[in-house]
Amino acid sequence: MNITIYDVAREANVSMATVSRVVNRNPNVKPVTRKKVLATIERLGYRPNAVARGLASKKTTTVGTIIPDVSSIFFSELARGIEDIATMYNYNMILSSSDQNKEKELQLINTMLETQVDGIVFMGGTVTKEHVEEFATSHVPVVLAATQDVTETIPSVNIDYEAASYEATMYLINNHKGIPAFISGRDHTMIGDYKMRGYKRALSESHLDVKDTYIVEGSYSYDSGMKAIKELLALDTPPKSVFVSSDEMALGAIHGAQDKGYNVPKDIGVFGFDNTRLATMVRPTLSTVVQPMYDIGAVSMRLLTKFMNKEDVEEKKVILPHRIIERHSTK
Amino acid sequence: MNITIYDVAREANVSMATVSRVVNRNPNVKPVTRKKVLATIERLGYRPNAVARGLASKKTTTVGTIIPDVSSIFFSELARGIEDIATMYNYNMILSSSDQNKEKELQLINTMLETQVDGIVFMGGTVTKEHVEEFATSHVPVVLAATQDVTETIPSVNIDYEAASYEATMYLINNHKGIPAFISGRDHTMIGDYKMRGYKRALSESHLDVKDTYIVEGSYSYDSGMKAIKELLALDTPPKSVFVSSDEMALGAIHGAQDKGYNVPKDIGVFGFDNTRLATMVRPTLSTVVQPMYDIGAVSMRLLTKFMNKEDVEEKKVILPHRIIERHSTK
DNA sequence: ATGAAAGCGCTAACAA
DNA sequence: TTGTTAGCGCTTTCAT
Repeated sequence: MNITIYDVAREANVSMATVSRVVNRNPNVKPVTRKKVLATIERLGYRPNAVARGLASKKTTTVGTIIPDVSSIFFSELARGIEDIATMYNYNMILSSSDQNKEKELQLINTMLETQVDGIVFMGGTVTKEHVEEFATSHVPVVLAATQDVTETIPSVNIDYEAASYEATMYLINNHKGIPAFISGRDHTMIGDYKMRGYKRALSESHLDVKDTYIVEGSYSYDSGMKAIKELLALDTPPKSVFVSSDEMALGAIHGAQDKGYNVPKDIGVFGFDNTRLATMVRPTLSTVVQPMYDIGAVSMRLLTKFMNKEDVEEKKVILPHRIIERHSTK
Repeated sequence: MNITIYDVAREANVSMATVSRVVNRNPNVKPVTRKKVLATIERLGYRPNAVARGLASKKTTTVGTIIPDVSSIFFSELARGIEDIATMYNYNMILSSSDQNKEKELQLINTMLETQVDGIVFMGGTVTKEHVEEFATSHVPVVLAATQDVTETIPSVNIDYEAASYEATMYLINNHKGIPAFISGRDHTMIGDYKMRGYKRALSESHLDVKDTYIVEGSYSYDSGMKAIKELLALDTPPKSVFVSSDEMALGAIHGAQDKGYNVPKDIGVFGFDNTRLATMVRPTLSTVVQPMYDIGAVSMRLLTKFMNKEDVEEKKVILPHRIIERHSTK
């Protein structure tokens, strides 16, 4: 079979404990011995078995991350942030897509717990009591990335979605005529709610009416953005601007409007959300809310490492700064 | 601590072997006993420890996948294909980004081997002898996805890049005036070579000269596509069409041309490669080579499961079909 | 159909 | 500084 710590010990004339020490960089080894051991490790091509180590030490140095969809432009950027920090701290990462399906999410949590991951970063629509209960069946720390938790008990990293949406809508109100429309995500998630709330607050503070026909539901996809804008433009008095809750839908909205012969931003201003790479890959370039996705991932993972090390954490709910960026799809 | 198989055995008045049998769906258990065991598993909330199982059985049911960059639109689509099939066959997936950095790739392979993964799906620029040697230090099967291997020894799933490029270039030759230009990837990978070869073959078979100034190197990024097209358009006799080796660069090329006042496709036709979602998220929509990314991932993983099960595999190098799709950026 | 017992390869006291 | 020795929680013969 494979070379084990035993083989190395025998060949180097030391005990397995000593080999274990040098592999784990324990300082209590005489330099000469260390050298000898290292040499025979090299010679035999010994590779420590992480599974055995995991069983003995009760630590696997792997973290689980649950993501709605790896192939999503938005979430994969988050995943990269998580991964980079995980790598930095020498953790492996098990990655699974949930499609925001609750059953699947629960199932994945369970599987990851079986795998004895040392921690979990969770991204999803909303975390419910059931999620929390599932998490609680084990004692591994969990951090939510760009995800809200109805129980408000789990550490998380987010931006202030309500404020961001408020600012974006305000921008539209100040730079375009009339009442801005809103293309929401189809999901009835907390984040979706916050965005809606920010939109409505901006209107009401500006003494503008919330018109039901100006609020249309998309599904975060390009096509749904296109469909939504067409509905809006077919109205008797179409809006002069629209706040769209994701960049991808915003691109759909821009192209949908253009396909109908409208000029963006002259006839209709479009404001996105996220600032994914798509925002600059469209003409006109997209004004949008900057959500620091990579950072959210990175900070989440960093936070998780602290929990895994049982360090004290001052703030369990971190809110990262956001800002709006003005490009050419508005004004 | 946690509930172990011992606890269940004791509570159910059976041996741990029996518990193990019911957990593993071994048929040699009397229905009554099974029921009893299942009940106490439920009651105690027992969750099998996958690490212990892995140590005892020498199988972890996890596969490693190495990807250049999770946040890449192209590769993350592949990853989703891999993941879906992995899930279907009950494998976990460890995912790591390599940035196409050889040292990092070698390092990741090593780490994954330590983790005792049952198999590896590798995506990257080119697989060298060193990669192969590293793979060989263990006996886990490896499959390359959308990746070429200089030693031609490792199972892989690809499309015929040379033929695809040939066809795309031919299309340009037949539908646009003059000699098509070519924006390549910066990488000197085998796939890059194949694309170049296909491009050149199309020209030579059409009795057209290969002009050095018409071949410019990009880096697969949007910006590099933009930069490249500007170089091309600044030539004394700019090309009337350009074949671009990735969709993302092609978008950059389209916008770069448009920003300079050129009309796509009238003044210059643009042909992409990959058919990522971007291809329809641009105006004019992008004519491109359809590379079935999800399928490449899925087939790779399926192939890997066969190797892991030690099934016989007829064809170790699978070539998936490709096609070109005509949209509005050409003709 | 069920149980006993020997590992799997390593870590982590504890001893020396 | 080094070695001895229990486990870690499970699978897997081998008996019964």
